[in-house]
Amino acid sequence: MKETICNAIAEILGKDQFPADTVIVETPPDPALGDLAIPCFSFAKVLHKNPARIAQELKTHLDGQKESLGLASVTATGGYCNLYADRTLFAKATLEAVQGDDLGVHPIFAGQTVCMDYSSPNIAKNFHVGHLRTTIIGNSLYKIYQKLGAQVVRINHLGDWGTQFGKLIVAYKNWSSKEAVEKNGIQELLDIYVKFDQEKNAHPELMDEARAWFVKMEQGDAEALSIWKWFKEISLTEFERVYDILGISFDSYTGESFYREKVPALAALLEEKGLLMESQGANVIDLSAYDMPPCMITKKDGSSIYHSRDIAAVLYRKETYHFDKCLYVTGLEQSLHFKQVFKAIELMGYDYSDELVHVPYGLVSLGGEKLSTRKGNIIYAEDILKEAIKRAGDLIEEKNPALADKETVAKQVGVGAVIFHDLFNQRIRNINFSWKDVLSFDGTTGPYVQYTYARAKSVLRKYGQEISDHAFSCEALTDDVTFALIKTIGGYEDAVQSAAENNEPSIVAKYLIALCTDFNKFYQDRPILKEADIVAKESRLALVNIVQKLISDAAGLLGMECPEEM
RNA sequence: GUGUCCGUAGCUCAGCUGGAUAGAGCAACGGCCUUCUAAGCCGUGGGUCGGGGGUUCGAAUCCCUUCGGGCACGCCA
Repeated sequence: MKETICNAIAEILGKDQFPADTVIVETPPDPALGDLAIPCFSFAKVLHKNPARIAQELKTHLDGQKESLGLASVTATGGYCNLYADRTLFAKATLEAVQGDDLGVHPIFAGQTVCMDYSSPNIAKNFHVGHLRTTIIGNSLYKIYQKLGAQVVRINHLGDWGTQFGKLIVAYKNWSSKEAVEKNGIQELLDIYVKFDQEKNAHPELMDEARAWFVKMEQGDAEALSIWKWFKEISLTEFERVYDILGISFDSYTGESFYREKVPALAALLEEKGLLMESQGANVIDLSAYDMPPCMITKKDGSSIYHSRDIAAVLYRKETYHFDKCLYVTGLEQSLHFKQVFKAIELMGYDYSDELVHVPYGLVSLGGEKLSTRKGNIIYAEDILKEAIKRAGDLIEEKNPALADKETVAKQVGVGAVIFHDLFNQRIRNINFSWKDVLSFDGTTGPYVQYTYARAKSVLRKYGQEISDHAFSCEALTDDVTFALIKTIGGYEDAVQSAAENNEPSIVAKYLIALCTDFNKFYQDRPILKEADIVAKESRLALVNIVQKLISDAAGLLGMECPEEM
């Protein structure tokens, strides 16, 4: 519709001077001012005419072709030409567009492969609130790209390699035992890791020992590797519990350890390309020409480092998956790291460096302080999820104690609250963790969305008959409240595409809230089952049916499930 | 110090490819359940859009500058 309007305006003003794509069409701040508006100030400047007069002239011309443009009326107010859609035609077009299985979202990424690197927790550490962000954001982006037709490879790039395992081995040998680890699991690993950090200040030689153990790991030492493997298994069991609650899975758990043996070949390749240089005993790629610190490939003891393992991972993924895009959902604090890695790929002469995208998110803090295992201000993901589920359960007992299968619903609502809370704001924002916010189920929250869905479902259930999407009469859907809902329905595809373009799930979350708010107003304002007029009743039911599908679909893109009743 | 991200209502944030009176939610206060789920809806109060310049018919939005805060700056990841 916008497009035809732009063309019409260009035609009126003279399309040589004002091609259609230079015509700005916007949405007025107040629906009373129309459905679309054309600001005439830029035309005025070029034509040296009063913008109000141009608006008036446009009105006169557009009045003559209202029918063909699908407009009900046109007004000129100040420098704006305001257009009012023919609501019946608009409703028909909008609702028809969302009839299909894809709900009007076209698969614009069909045929493309997207690799996504997210979650990627470090082995031997608890899965805490910070990991929740990359996991939830990454999962949502996976759903969004998939919705748009892309084939997505979900990669959990486990932090299962590096000097920290040398530290763990030293700590284990000094202060722990097989029995203690078997008894206390990951908590024991965490405790001895913390102890190592404390002890190393007084005993710097511990760090040398740790590095030495890591070198042994890199060289394939059997004892070192068997301890490492054991610790890794303990950690994975813990992570799986969280993924289970969230309903998240991956296509690959190929972590850092997988790439260690590819680093020597990488170093050789870089050497061959003349990119490698020796610096203070280590091998690096000099990036000073790009105002960046050097990118380290091998440390002075010859072992690999995260830069080189990440570069090796890029090469491997390109070769294995032939991705069109590869996303890295990690903290903002790793910006420089990825800039270096991507630059290294570019310098190696690979033309796909621009397909690599860092998708950063802000830091989670607690009481204004950085999360720190040592300081004890750490919150585990599992505790958050369990607490939210418990709270959802309590609310069900209070509000709907007769509900069937309360455990399932409590889980869906509790987890939904946590997921939505994480996705509603732009991912770049820092979060100061607050139990009050996470456990809030009122207002712009996951449970609000789920509640709206349950209301819609309830209406349809009580109606009890099949609803045909084509049974509605759009004349019955033109009042202000209903029409506002229909306009929002028409924005779904834009929201999904924009979310993908910006790698920003919050755009879908914001859309979902707008949709639910409009629906709740409609629900409040318009009788549905109680409507006496059979045409109006069936039309509204058809609309409820569409909204219900949209809510469920959009919530699914965030990784949330919607219960039928709550 | 250099780089980078962020400063909008008491709190958490939308709005940022420039446009009409700056919007939500939470918190506060006041309405609406014999009628489709009140986890909802309606209303009231609440703002130097960090400050200062500039560009423009028009700036929360673009540019410059300044202040405040977060984070990162080779052998951890």
